[in-house]
Amino acid sequence: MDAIDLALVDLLRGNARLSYAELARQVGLSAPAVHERVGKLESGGVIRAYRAEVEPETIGLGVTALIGIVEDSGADTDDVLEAFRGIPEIESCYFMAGVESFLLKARVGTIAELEQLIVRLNRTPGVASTRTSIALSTKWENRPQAVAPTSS
Amino acid sequence: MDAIDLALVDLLRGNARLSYAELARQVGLSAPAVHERVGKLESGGVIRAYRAEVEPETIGLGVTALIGIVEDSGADTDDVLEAFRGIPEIESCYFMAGVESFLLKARVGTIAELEQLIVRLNRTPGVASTRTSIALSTKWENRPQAVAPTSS
DNA sequence: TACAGTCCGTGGACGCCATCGACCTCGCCC
DNA sequence: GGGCGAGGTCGATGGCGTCCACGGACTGTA
Repeated sequence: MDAIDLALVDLLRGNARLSYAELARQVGLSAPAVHERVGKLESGGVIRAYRAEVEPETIGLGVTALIGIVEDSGADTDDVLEAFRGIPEIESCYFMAGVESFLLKARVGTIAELEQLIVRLNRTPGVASTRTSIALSTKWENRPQAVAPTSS
Repeated sequence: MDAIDLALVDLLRGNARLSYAELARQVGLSAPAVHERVGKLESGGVIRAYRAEVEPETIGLGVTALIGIVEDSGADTDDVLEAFRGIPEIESCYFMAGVESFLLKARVGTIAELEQLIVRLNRTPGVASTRTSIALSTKWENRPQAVAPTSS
């Protein structure tokens, strides 16, 4: 994990569809060398996936909510987690310090669907209560912060 | 925006580095047709970007925090937003309903850096108070939910 | 019905890219 | 000094991206 690896990671966080040839030009190596480095970053768990980032409204997911979860005393956290994992609307799941054990980011199409989701969460065994905040708008999301020492 | 477009979006959310030829095979069109469709999805604002998803710990960003922001009465929300935009540690920024106008997701390397960030936020003009919760672990993040009617 | 225009696709062509293997160079250890 | 491994370059080849010309389906008009 040297400076070139960091530069590759930055480049791919900015545009995951860059060709190996283009990456090679940017970092000053040959394409096969870049190919090998990126392969190692993938298999070494540094790069988890390549994803297209989509404007949620355009695919019918216009409602974003952040939901705090308080667990029952004596709830099995792993079971709760597994239940959450089975709910596709939950895009992100953080295990938190504080009264609320989890913070979920969920995305649905309508307020009615959000209501159904909240009901479902409250019925989940191990969940004592939920606290939902609606995002009126997303200013930005998952902006990558540069990590390489500024690629010249 | 028909079923084929949705299938393409789903495929690219799952793996942004799929070749046009592979996409074409999956949706049953020719590569040039897919190329054109994806181009329109990009220029039409449906696909915003292609990003490599990185394990944050591996690039020295092991601390994740969610920070609620209460604005001063009379604060200029746009100015506050602009100030936030200039802070690279803030990866996501939601404008919320409720007492806290903003919810920020920030990522830093150490608790000391988080402290500095919180101080900086509290000093930002227009910010009345902040409330920080630390994520002990990220169970998952930005999991794409399928939107196409299950690609066969 | 006939016709023209538009949209959206296909197939072919061509140059670039991904990827493999052979080889080279450097640093390290015995 | 000599062997070895990591990590690079170079060259070849097959597949891919991308441009272009062409063709069928649908629509509105006479």
